[in-house]
Amino acid sequence: MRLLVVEDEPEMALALQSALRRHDMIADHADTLAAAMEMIPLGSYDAIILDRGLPDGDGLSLIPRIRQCRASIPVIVLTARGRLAERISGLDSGADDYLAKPFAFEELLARLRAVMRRPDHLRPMAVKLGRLSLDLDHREARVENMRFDLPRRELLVLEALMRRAGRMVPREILMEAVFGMSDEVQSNTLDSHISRLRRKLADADAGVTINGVRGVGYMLMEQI
Amino acid sequence: MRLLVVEDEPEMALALQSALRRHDMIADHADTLAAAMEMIPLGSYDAIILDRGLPDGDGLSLIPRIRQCRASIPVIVLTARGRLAERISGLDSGADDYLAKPFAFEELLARLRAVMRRPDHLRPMAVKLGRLSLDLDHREARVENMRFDLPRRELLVLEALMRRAGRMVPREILMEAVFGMSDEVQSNTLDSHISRLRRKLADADAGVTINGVRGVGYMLMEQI
DNA sequence: CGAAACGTCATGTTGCCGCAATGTGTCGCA
DNA sequence: TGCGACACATTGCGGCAACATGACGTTTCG
Repeated sequence: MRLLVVEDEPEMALALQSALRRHDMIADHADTLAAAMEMIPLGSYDAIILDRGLPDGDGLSLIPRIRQCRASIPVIVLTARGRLAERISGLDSGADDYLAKPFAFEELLARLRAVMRRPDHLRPMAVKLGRLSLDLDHREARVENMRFDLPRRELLVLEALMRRAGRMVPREILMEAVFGMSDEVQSNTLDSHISRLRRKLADADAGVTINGVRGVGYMLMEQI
Repeated sequence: MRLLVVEDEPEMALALQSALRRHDMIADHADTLAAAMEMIPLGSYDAIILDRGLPDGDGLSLIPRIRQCRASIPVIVLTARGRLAERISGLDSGADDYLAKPFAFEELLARLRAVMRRPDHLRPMAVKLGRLSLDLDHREARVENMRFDLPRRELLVLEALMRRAGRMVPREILMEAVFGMSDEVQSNTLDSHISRLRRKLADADAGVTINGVRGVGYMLMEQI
């Protein structure tokens, strides 16, 4: 799961990033509208968390521009301006949800989950392949009914692969899903994770295999 | 715009219906879970407004059943049970939004608009010819529903040919599509790829042929 | 402070890709 | 019609880049 947090207050941004990260999501950060507009076409985000009061304008003005380049990214507006009229104008600007500060982080999470379940994203809540199942809401993998715990990065790899189970996932896409664009990784780190994940899947007898296609990427398949 | 209001209190239901009608929407009404379940498959609703405390159970239990028959109807839960934990569990049950009573009708409208604003998800561009199809987004070919893996260069050849299926593709164009204009290839490398590709297409019984025309180029045709 | 996780390096392995050698059909020309 | 030139077809092979995997040092987190 890959998010963009558009927020100018460093503390708030950092708090959000680390909290989201603790829930196994990758959150990039932009502190101005301009920065956000550059990052959105590049990273393929699953959702955007948007503040209103930004140094170079109202966050709401970003929404139409987002819709222009990628129509279906969910946007959650997260702001101190929580009066009724502001909520309404926010939603009418194209936001998918509107949450007023102060807020409970748990509610933000729930609204994120809700917003990403939307049909635009045709995202099933749980995927199953072979003996392996992955609950995308609770970020928890299972083999049959046994818990199958994974470190953060490996879980991100598995998630990206399972979301397109049975289809090729280009290496580039995987890289973006596992590492944000902030961290640039130059070496074969992804290969390491794939390797480790392969071993664990085999040890747990998960009934799935990761096939690599040279020059393209990886694919998760049911074992034969 | 066609809505279903699931709500047991007659006054509230009536108020909603008339208010929605004043905004040019059609709102049907169900006062029990059972009634709602009958109506949903029949009327093709654009959204559902759902109360929780219903005579025959919690409205939330309706959501999974809705998702079963028509996955993509937006559901807004509208209820007096507005505590944080309840909001979270509501959203996690699959609701698209959660609004606590008392509420401003204007906000319900805004949230309805937000939830129904759904840009038609444009399918990844795909080309099909014979039994062969090619997903240009994911750079992935299929014969019927079997994956049809190809090395990078061969896939590039196939892509260039399928984009112009049924038409002649001059050799020069192919060269440029397969090797950039940067790389100069001096020998009959393209012919190699064409040859290998032909064999694979035949082996997979893809229902297409590559015809070569002397002095011009190649053309991809449906097999006779 | 210890353990798990992560990124990097080094080494072994695979298989694509470009090349060239050879085969096959087509066309021009006498 | 016969012959040779040419364009394309096919196949084997070697170089090399991409991938696989295990080891190691650093970082992160409880």
